[in-house]
Amino acid sequence: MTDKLLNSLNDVQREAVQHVEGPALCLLSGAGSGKTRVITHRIAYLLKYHNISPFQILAVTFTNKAANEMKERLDTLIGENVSRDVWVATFHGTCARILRREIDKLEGYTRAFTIFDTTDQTVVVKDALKKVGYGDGKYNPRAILSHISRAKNDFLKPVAYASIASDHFTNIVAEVYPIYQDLLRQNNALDFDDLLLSTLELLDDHPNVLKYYQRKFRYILVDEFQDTNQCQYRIVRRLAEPEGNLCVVGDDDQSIYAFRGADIRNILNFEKDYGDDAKVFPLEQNYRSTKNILDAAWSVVRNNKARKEKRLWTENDEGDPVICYEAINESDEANYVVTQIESLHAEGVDYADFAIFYRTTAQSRIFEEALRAANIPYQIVGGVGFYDRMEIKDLLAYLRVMCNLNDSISLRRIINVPGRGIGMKTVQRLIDFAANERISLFESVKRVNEIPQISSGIKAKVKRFNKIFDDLSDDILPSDALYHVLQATKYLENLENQNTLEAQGRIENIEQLISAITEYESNSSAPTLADYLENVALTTDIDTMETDEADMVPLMTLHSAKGLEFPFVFIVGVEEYYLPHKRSIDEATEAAIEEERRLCYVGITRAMERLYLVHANSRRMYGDSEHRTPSRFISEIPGHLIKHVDRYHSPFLEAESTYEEVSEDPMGYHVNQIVHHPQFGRGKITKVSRMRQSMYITVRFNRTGMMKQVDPSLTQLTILDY
DNA sequence: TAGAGAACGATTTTT
DNA sequence: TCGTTCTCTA
Repeated sequence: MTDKLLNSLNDVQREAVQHVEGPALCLLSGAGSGKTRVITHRIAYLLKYHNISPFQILAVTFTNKAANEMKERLDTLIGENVSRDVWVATFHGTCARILRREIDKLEGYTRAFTIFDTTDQTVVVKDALKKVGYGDGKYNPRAILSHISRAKNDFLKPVAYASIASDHFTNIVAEVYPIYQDLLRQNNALDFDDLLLSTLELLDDHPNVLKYYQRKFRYILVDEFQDTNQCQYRIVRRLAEPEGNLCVVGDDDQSIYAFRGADIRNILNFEKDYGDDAKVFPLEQNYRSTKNILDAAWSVVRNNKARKEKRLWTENDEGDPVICYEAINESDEANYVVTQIESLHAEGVDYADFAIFYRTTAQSRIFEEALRAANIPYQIVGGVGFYDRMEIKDLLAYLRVMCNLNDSISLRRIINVPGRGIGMKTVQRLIDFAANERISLFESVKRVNEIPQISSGIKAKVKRFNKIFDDLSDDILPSDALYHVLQATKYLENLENQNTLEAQGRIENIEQLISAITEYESNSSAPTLADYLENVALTTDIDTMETDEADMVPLMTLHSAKGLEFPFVFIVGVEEYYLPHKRSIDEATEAAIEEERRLCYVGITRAMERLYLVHANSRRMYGDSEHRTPSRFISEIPGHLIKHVDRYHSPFLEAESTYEEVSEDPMGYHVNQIVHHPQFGRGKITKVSRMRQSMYITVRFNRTGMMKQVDPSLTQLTILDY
C-alpha cells in the first residue's frame, strides 16, 4: 500500500514525503515541480503510516484557491471522511478561526467582530485624519494605510512606531495610527493585518491558548513560504515550537509580494533559523515546460543576486524557441496577439489554452477591445471582484450591521441607501451625539429623539431606518437576513424602477448573491451570519466561476498568473518602464529590480509549450505617444533560445501558408479520432495537414493538454476509437 | 440631497 | 487620456 502512495513521486519528492522525523523541513520547490503533490502526499503519508490524527495537521496556504485545490486533492487521496478533519486554510482564515473562539481574551473585542476590507480601512483612516486635524486632504489615506500595514507586519504597535518615526510623513502616520486602532476597536473590527497580529498577540500573552494550539497542531505545512511576512512566520514558528513538525514549501525565485510585506529572507534564512534541524530538499525536476522555455527562464532569473542557486531541468522536448515580437505600437501589439490566437485556434488549440499576461491592469483594455472585435471569447481573471460591486457591498453592509451593531462604518454606508432622506448633516449630528455620549452610532440612531438639532420629520425617517434592525434573532440565517433587508428596503424595487441596463445588471448580481448565500448554507454544517460574513471578507473573487467549463482566453496580471499554467503564453508590454516597472527603476535599488525580474520569471515559467514576449516601440501614455525600449530581461535570454520577429517576419504565419489542410491521411488518420502515442499517451486528432511532401497530424493529448504535431511516418500512433 | 462638472492621479494586491 | 472621487450648485 505504501507503494501506491509513493509510486507517483520522483525520488526527491518521495524522500521529502517520507522525511517525518526531525522537525524542520524546507522544500525548495521550483516552478512546475509538483509541490502541491508533495504536500498532499505528505499529509496522506502522515495519516496512513504514522498514525497521525487528521485533527493534528494544519496546512496553510495563501489563497482560497490553493486551499480548495489542496482540499480536493486530499479528498481523492485519502477520502473525504478523513480529509475533512485536516485543517486546510489560508493564513487569514486560520487566524480568523482561532480568533472567533478566543478574541474575548483581548481587550475590547467580542466574537462578533467584523473584518474590515481596504475600502473600510480607507474610511477609517480618513476619519482618523480628521480627528487629529488633517481633514484637509493633504495626506493620502492610502499611503498612510500602507505605512500602518507595514508597521503591523513588523509588530510595531502605535507606541513603538511613534518612537521610530523619523521624518515628517512618518510622524503624521504616528499620530494617525493610534486613532485608527482605537476606531477599529470601537467598531469591534479588525483589518487583515490585525487578524495576524492579534493572533500572534494572543499566542504570546495567553500561555493556555498557546499550549492548546501547540498541542493541537503537531504537524504544520506552509505553502508558498516565500510569500510569508514576519508576522506569519512568527505565528507558525510559535505553533510549531514544542515538537511540531514544520514543513515549508516555497521558491525564492517566485517571491513577488514584497510590497505586501512578504519577506524573502524567511526562505533564504530558514536553514539558519533552524540550524541542524533543518533539512532542505530541492525539487528541481519540472513537469510543465519545454527545455527552451525553462532555459530562457533560468537565463533571466540567474541574474538575481539574492537567490538560492538552483536550476530546473526537464525531460520534456526542447520545443519552439521563445518568440519575441517587436510591435510598432500598442495596437500592433494587440493585433499580433489576436492574429496568433486566431491562427492557432484554427489549428485546434482551445481558447482556454492561451493566456495573456501584463504588468499593469490598465494594459488589459486594448486587448479586450481587439479580442472583442475578433469575436474571441475572453475573461479577465482577478479583475473587479464580485464582492466589490456597489449593490453587493450595500447589502452586505446591512448584514454586517445586523451581526455587529458596533460596526459604524457599515452603518454609515447604508443609513441613506436606498435614499430615504437622511442627509450628510443628519448623519454628522448622529455621529457627534455618539461621540459626546460615548456610544456607538447605532445606539445614537436608536436615541435620535434626544438630539434637538434633528427635526421631527427627519427623526421619523431615522426611526423607520432603525426599525429594520428590530426584533432580529441572534441566530438568524444569512439568507433570511438578506431577504429581510431586501423586503424592508425595497432595494430591488428601487432598481427595477430605474429601468436601465445598469440597474438590470445589479439585479442580476443580487440574484447571484442570493444563490451564493444559499450555496454557503447548504455546504456549511453550522451556517451563521458571522461565519458567512467572515467567508465573504476573506474571499477575493467569487470562486464559483467555472473556468473549466467555458472556453475563453484568460487575461491577467503577472501577479495573478502565479500558480497557473497554460500551453501558449503571451507576456505583453515587455519593455523598460513596464517590466521592470518605472517605479521600480526609479527606486534605484537592486532589490526592486530583482523583484521585477522574478515577476518576469514567474510569467515565463507559466508557459508549457510556447512563449511569446511582446514589446512595442511606441505607446500612448497619459495622452501622448512615448518611445519605448525592449525590457532588459529580453536581452538576458541568449540568442539560441529566442527568435526575434516583427510585423513583417512571422515564422509561424509563414509556415502556415505552405500548410494545406486535408481531410484524411493516406494511412487512414482523420480528425476526431482518438489515438495513442507511445510517449504522450491518449489524445484526439484535431487536424490533418500536409506540408510539401510530408503529412502532419495535430494531436491534442489528454494528459498534458498539449497540442503536438506528429509525423505518422516517424511515430507509431495507435488508433483507439472514433 | 442629488447630480453634474472639476480635479486628481494612474503598479502589483493572495487576505 | 481616462476613470474615479470630490465639490459645488440647482
